[in-house]
Amino acid sequence: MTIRLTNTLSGEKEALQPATTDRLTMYVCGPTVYNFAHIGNARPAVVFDVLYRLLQRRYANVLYARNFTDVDDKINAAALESGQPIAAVTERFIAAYRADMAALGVLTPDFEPKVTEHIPEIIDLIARLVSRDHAYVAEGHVLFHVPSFPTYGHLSGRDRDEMIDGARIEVAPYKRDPADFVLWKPSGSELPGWDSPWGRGRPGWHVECSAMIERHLGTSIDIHGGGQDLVFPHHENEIAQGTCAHDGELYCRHWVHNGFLTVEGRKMSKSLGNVVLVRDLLDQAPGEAIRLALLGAHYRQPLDWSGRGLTQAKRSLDRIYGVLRDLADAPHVPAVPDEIGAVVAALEDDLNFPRAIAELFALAKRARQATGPDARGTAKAALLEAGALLGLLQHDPEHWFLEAEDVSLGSDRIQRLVDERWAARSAREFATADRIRDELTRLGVVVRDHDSGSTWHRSS
RNA sequence: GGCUGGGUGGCAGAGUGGUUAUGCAGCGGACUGCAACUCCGUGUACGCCGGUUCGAUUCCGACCCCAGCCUCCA
Repeated sequence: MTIRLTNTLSGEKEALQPATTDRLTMYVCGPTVYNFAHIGNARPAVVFDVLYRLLQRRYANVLYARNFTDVDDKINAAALESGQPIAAVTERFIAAYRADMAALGVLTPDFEPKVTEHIPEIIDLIARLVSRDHAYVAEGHVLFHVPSFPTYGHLSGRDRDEMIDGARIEVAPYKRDPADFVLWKPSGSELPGWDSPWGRGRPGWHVECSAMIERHLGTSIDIHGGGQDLVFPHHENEIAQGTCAHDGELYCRHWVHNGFLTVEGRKMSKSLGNVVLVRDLLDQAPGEAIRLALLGAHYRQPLDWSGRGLTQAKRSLDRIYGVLRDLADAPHVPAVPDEIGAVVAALEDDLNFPRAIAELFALAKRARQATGPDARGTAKAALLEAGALLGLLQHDPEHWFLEAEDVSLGSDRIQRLVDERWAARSAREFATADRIRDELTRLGVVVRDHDSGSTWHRSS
């Protein structure tokens, strides 16, 4: 009944309690748009998409914002390398990100703010921090003074005294404290920059999120999400600057972080050359199979991405879509809430994806065994409703089996072979029928006979 | 070195102080012209060592491994 989520602040599962009963605000850190989305970018998008769907079931008014970071030195470098204007680079990758996420069944958030469209808000936030002595100006930079916020380190469980300051990076000489971080930094004429009270420059890497949250969701939000790697320093810094800019008001009630993703057991990185792009994956498997594979592990657990896992996910979906295809003629009835209770309960218990999916399979099994129009209709409705909660099973079953189609072999030709085989089989010319089936098997097509004809689908 | 989170059956992956996770794969059977699909059946799995307990995979402690963060990576 109550949604429980692990709050990184306490390390424990806590009942979700929004500040106001009918309204819920959620912010998730989005991508820096200097490249195509990789599978690691897709994980939080999918994780928080399921949370978004669950929240929408329960709260009348859910406000979900996910940003695009379109000011960044990596973007500048990418633009320089490609010889394109910066805006062209960011627009291109924003469009690609949206397309990729849509293919994974990720709903569009209510807000998708961009840093470049919130410069005045950012400057305003920084100015407040300076005026309250939480930030200072030094050599054209504006820095947040970490010692001015005593609870710094709570989220990540770090003790300032135990951290070896500057152990791996040289501390800039103008910093009053080694932990101080940049809110604003100067831009030369060749870099993107905006006029500010501190000269022409651009925002630092943490302040944008706080400014965009304030603008779209308010000074205190219910849920803030992102990848585990953002806990420190990004979210720690957000809490510091956000809390100080709002006179100590609670910045965020629940911090939710998804676990990291490895590829074939190793960290995904450019240097290892194992970065898996979503767009490349979409050439190999339907987006829905990728989504199911991402939901295969609990969101807080590390997830190892492998071709094997993807194949398994696709086969699982083959099964369930097969059930739905068999239920194509079942009557349309509204879903009974109780029928999907187990799926909802699993998700409400700290987004237990594996358990929710196990319950989805249980629904599929029941649907498969249902007899009679009423039972079949109800079972089908439950399966679809539960699927919708997870962002799965929303395609037409026939479409699912055609989606993985190989362009080199059109479905027309396959259908012709299947028809020929059925004709031969009906005439009891089994040798011919088997020869055609062998041919189809070789082409990666599985035929299934029914009383009135054959259906087929691509094998994995 | 500090902080996180892990090590579960062939693989993936939940969960629990004593009773079936689930999926994929495998095996046996039913069905089928033969298959596929489906159905039925089928697996004494919980890193290592101690401790608590009537009983531990589940709690406590040590140990060994693995991954991540402490570097503008989701």
